[in-house]
Amino acid sequence: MSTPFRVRFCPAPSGWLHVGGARTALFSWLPARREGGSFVLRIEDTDAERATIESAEGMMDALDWLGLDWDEGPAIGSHAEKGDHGPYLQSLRRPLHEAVARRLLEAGHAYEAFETAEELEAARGEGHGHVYKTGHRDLTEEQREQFRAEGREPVIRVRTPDTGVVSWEDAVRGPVSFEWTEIGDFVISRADGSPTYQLANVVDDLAQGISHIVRGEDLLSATPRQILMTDLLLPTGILAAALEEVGYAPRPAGAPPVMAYAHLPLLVGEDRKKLSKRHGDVAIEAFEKDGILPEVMVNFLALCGWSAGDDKERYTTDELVQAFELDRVKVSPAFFDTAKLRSMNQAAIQDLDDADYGDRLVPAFQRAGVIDTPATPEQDALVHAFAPHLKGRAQTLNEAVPFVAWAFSDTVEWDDKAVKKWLKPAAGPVLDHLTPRLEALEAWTPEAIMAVFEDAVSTLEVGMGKAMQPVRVVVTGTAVTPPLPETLALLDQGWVIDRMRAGRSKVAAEG
RNA sequence: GGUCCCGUCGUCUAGCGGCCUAGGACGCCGCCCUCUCACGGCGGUAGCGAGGGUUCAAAUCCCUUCGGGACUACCA
Repeated sequence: MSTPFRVRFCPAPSGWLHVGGARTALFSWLPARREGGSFVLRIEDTDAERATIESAEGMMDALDWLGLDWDEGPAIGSHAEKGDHGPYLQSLRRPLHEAVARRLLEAGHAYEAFETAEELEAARGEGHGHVYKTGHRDLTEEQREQFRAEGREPVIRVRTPDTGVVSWEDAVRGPVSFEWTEIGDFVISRADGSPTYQLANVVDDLAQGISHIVRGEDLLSATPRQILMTDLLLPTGILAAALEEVGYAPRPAGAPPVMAYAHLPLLVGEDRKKLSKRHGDVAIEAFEKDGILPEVMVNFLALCGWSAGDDKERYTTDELVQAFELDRVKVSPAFFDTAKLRSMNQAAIQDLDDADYGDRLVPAFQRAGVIDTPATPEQDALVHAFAPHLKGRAQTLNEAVPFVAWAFSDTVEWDDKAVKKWLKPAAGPVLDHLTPRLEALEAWTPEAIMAVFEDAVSTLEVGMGKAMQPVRVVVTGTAVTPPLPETLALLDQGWVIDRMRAGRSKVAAEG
């Protein structure tokens, strides 16, 4: 039988889903979809200090926006629970974690350690090998009683091998190995009894039958401990027994005994340091608010550390599912280049069909407060009418708004520089010539409007710029809009003429 | 300090001993187009961190060195 391909994304819910996390999620989701496997979403909220349900919901919304759907995951907010290997909220899995820790202790693979944080700190000393190996490993029952009598609460540590190496074949980095002498006995259960990442994460991955672990390089050195835990939990039957004890579903049938690891290169800021909140807008939500297309975000994220080996850069999500290979992921860290993201976004916008682009533009106009929410039928129609003329002019959805925002307002907002530059005295005669002729037009079409301008250009012997710019400024208040005849033709003729008359007074007086 | 990892144009990358006087994309610069802003077209700018080897031949292999990063928690 074939082993089920199961990957997971397990964010700690504090703050927003940022680009690094989204990239990790994507690099897990892509192989899962390609292999017809399962993508499991597990929220690791064991850090009571920082985890919030709002953050978890925000992350799920961000995943939704990106189109990274999960097959199993918790019920949070509007998201329903899915899957048979829950709970998917790690804090709810504590009974399992405690059962495993207890059994590890009983089997002698783990032990209680009573040092205080201060003692540990002191023992670590300055820069020397502070690998915790011996410590309270072999305390006698009397010694433990003694510590308890002092009021100390123990943590539970796992006994690590004293010699030898641990190695694995990393899907992106190739062979990786560590000396056990470098890895200390680690804490799996805190003094207050709560499980640490070292316990909860492995136990849950194993219990849920995760076959491939994709995560950031910052977790590379956590891998030896997880491999050890796997050896302690699976062959010994400890996990199976604990699962049964707490009444959780057993591991999925056919779940592989060993997992494949893939450690992704870090995403860094311009300072070459691990990307974090202080690097500015790295929250996925911020890109959505800025008007980046979700499929472009996915495309760009995929290129952060991966390439197919050819010059292709623009992919649809389906193409990525087909082309993506973990073993072609780069090993060196990548800088998250927003300029390139924006450029790709512009290119993608140009490829959108007009109706689709119009649909996507509406929320951007609403975010800018230019139109109502919900939009009136007139507003919606006008945004859609402008859409084809806005393509190629803006890198994001939001940036398209200012080009035509004036059309949705009853009052003109004058751009002082435009007025100063284009409504000089010479503009007066031009406007006086054009206004009645445009008003007299029976066919309010781009061609007819253009004909009026062409006629004015030859009659008044001015350049096209001198003819069009004054009209543009007087009607829109700005010097920059999509092509004028096309734009005017989309508006009500009377409305345009009214603005031309009203704006005539903005023209500077002679001298 | 220790352990581990990384190092091709400013940025993201192709490259896995000859196809490379290093290709693409973004950025930047110039020209063309042009009613504004853009789009588009054309051209240009710029890189194998350094030093030693190995080889007929090295961006590609080896060593050293320099630089950067991650980890080194009762965070994840």
